[in-house]
Amino acid sequence: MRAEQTRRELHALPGRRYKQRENRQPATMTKSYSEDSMMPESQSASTWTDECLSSQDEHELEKKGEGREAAAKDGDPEDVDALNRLEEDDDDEEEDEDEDGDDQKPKRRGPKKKKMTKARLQRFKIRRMKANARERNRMHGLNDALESLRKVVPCYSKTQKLSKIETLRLAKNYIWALSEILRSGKSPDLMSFVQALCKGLSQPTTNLVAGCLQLNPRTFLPEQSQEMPAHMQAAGASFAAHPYSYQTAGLPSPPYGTMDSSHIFHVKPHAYGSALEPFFDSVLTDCASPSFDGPLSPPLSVNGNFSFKHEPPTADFEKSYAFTMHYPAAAGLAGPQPHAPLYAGATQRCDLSVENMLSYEGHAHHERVMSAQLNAIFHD
DNA sequence: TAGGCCATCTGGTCCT
DNA sequence: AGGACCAGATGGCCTA
Repeated sequence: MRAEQTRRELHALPGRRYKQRENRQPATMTKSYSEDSMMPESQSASTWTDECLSSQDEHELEKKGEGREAAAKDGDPEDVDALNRLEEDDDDEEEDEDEDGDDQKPKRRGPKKKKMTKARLQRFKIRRMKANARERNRMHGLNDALESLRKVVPCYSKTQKLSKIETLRLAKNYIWALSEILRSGKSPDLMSFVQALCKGLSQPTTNLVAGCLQLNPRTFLPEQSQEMPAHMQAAGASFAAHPYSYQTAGLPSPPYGTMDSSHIFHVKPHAYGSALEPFFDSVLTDCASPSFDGPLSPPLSVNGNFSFKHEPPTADFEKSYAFTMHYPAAAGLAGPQPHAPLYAGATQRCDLSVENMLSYEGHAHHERVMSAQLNAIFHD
């Protein structure tokens, strides 16, 4: 696991990323071009690619590409200009070659197919490299956004990063769980909340969620469920049959987890006693046509004032803040209108206060302590 | 060694 | 024309 962490960390370093590329044969080198307008008629795809990407060209283009990439990265306009000039030079060369060719070859009827001159080839490859660089940047931006998402969902860990797909699933569950809290106005119990978070997650991620909440992952084992109180077993059954599960949703289940109660439930009767009521159980069973993969409400933008059932209703702000919505700044955008049912059910516990709303950036450090606050709530 | 995850390249499509 | 977005393909790295 440590090795995996190290690998991920190294992957995140740009230097490593490009170093790695140097040692790797690009996938495109082995790819054959099918019917490509840029491909010369007289050449087969394989020979064309071989010729196009001779070692010399590769070397030249690699230098250009690195320069452009660095320019794009550093924002150095001079480097970009230099490459643009290089492309202009290619244009000049192309025109010269075209003129030469007209003198020697008879003109052909029909749509004029552009010859794949060396200059055109160069331009094509440069265009491709620019597109590749843009695509890389785009994907890096996407990854950055995903990293931001990792930080605002529960269980953020630098040492054990959630995979992309698990991050999205956990985020979806988290949004849904918070939305349900607002919609119902009920305070959830720990187990139901964790269950909601873990829906459809892989076993390792489920364990991670449990670990972040300082819950013993062993309590997720099947035999543990038999020791549940009766009402919890019933709740587990309802969760197992929950329509949001990947089984019933027609989505691939393993290895992304199953929804049977065996690995969802764990109970700490000493902590919650018989007063523990599965919060989301009622929510889930009450939903007439729940569609977990359907459109969900966006993250609500309120400073929520939630408390769990084992807490006194007048929980102080420090504790309740653990379940503060993450994007208060968006409250004004969303507005209460589209979420009227949610707000209507949550008026008793949610305190909508624009003054207390923080910017997203200002919220960042709160996200990081959220897990700790969750722990404080659950393990008082 | 198979499978998961990831980064990257690529060509197609749509939009400005 | 060029950029953004997307999905498929490929190969590397890692773990069970």
